[in-house]
Amino acid sequence: MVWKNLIEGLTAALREAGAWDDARPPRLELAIPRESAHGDWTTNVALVAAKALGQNPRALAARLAAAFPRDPSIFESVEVAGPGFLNFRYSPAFLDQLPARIDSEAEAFGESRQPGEGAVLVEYVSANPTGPLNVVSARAAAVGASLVRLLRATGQGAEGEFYVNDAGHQVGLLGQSLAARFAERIGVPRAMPEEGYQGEYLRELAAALPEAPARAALERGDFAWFRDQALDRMLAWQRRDLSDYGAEFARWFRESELHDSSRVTETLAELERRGMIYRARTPETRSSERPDAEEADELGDATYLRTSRFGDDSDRVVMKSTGAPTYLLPDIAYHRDKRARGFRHAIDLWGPDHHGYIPRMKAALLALGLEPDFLEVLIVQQVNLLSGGQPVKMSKRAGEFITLRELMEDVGADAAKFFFLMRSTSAHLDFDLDLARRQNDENPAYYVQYAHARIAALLRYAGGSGLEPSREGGHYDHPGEIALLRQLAAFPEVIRGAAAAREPHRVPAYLIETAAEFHRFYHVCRVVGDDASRSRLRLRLVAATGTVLRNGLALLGVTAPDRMDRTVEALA
RNA sequence: GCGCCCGUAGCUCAAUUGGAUAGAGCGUUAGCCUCCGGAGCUAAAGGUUACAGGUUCGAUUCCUGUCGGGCGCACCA
Repeated sequence: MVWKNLIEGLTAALREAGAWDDARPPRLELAIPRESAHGDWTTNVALVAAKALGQNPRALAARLAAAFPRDPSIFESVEVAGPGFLNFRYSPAFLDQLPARIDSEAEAFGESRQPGEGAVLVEYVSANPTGPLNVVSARAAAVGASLVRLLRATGQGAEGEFYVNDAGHQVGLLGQSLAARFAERIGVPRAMPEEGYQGEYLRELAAALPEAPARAALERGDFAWFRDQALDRMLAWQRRDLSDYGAEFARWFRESELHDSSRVTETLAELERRGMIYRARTPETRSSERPDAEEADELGDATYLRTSRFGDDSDRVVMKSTGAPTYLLPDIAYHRDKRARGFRHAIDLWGPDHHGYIPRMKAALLALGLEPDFLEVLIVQQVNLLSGGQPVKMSKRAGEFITLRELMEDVGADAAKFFFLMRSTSAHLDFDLDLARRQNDENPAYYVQYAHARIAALLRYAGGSGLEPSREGGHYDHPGEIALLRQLAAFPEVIRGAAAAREPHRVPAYLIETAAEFHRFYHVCRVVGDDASRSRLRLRLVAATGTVLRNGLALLGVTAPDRMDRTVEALA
């Protein structure tokens, strides 16, 4: 409502001031200023438009302020400040009715309907089904699930999906590794493959295999049987862990499905039709000086895709000289399938070791004729686990790593998610296990949850005295009330911005600020007091704050408890 | 060698896509509970935003270079 009012009002004012060009409309940037002295909303449009028009920015700003159609139920003032900013300030009437609005919108408060790109498919985690999920997957799961919720909250159709790499070399190796572990169990000599998976979890799995069928499979060298056993078990684990963690996927998409339904070969055929394929021993284009041409002499022709035409460094092999597809081809087929299913936009969350893969994937999709902005890749940067100030080493091969499950049992799902989502996704993250483990004031997750629990306790206490939040409304005039109201009013814009920028970390930052604002209010404004009508008015504001905290935490997948027990540590 | 991410307070990180006086938490120091949950609040100290240039009304943000850290550069997935 505020957003729409601002956009429409500014557009009208710009037209009236002659600063609007239909061919090149000025970009309207609206923001909530850092400093409350700069109002509740601000725009630099006068600065930007004045430059294009060759006018004095302050003079243009003044004309815009005068021409802005004022709605006293929303804004009481529009001021020109600094070099030409326009600062808008909410009217008391707007703030007074805000808690009632939050109450009536309830869990929908904060949502908006932004013009979007249509249905969005968010692919995240997509870890190989060769072992337990690790902390990087835990981070990706928190981010991906939150992103889906954020997109939905801004009116975009969004779904989460997990791509299961259940075809190819890695899972074959997994089957062989399991066979080796089973052989070990029954005392038959059989070596673990060189690159095999050493983790203890395969011993456990081998111990759980039904003996007779497993013996039979081992005797006839049926590694596919072991592979399927391992795959089923791994997927079940991953599914359960992610579900317990609160990351929901609309679909688990299996790579094997692409092969079985010949969508992989169809994709290759289409690329060939488009003239994007050739066969050779070495790529026609190669910018690097790697001397691998000699090695290629021993091989037959490989099948190349002309990704270099679309910004990639070099053309890429899609079919090896052996006739087997590389990883790239089914991946192209997968993204083609996403588009064919009607998604207008795909957001992929990848690990840091895959960033070099982005140009070739985008190039491949262009070669296929997809829209240039169809694929958007977000890199979820690595997580350094710290314990006792020392990095915790992780090695998948050696099978020693902190799993998602261990993390949940150790620090709790809420704290883990909050920690992951507090940080910008693209930045490396030092995860201090000792800190996250602590259930006290050093832990920001508890700070926000505590504010919510305190609100619930306050409402319970008031209810015990027969006091309920006011229904008829009233006027707020205490500075503590005003500050809290302004903070609550910002919530929809925070969600909008976080979704648009794909930056979930703005939400925890906002929630920490909101919790702090509430605690300040609580200290300067006695809620339950002698004046019943004032008490009920403040209870209304308290309840609205609770709703905002609850909605914000829900976007993160973090619970909003009505009670929190004091821990021994916290009391000490 | 080439490419990507990053470098902000003692530590971990923000800074609303180029905005106004760079902010939080932790840690440190000094205060605040007869009263709604002290897992809280108030205040102080802490900065040449790695460094050097450039672009403009304005740069932590964009460009160039240097230094430092991480990760990639396969007929692996």
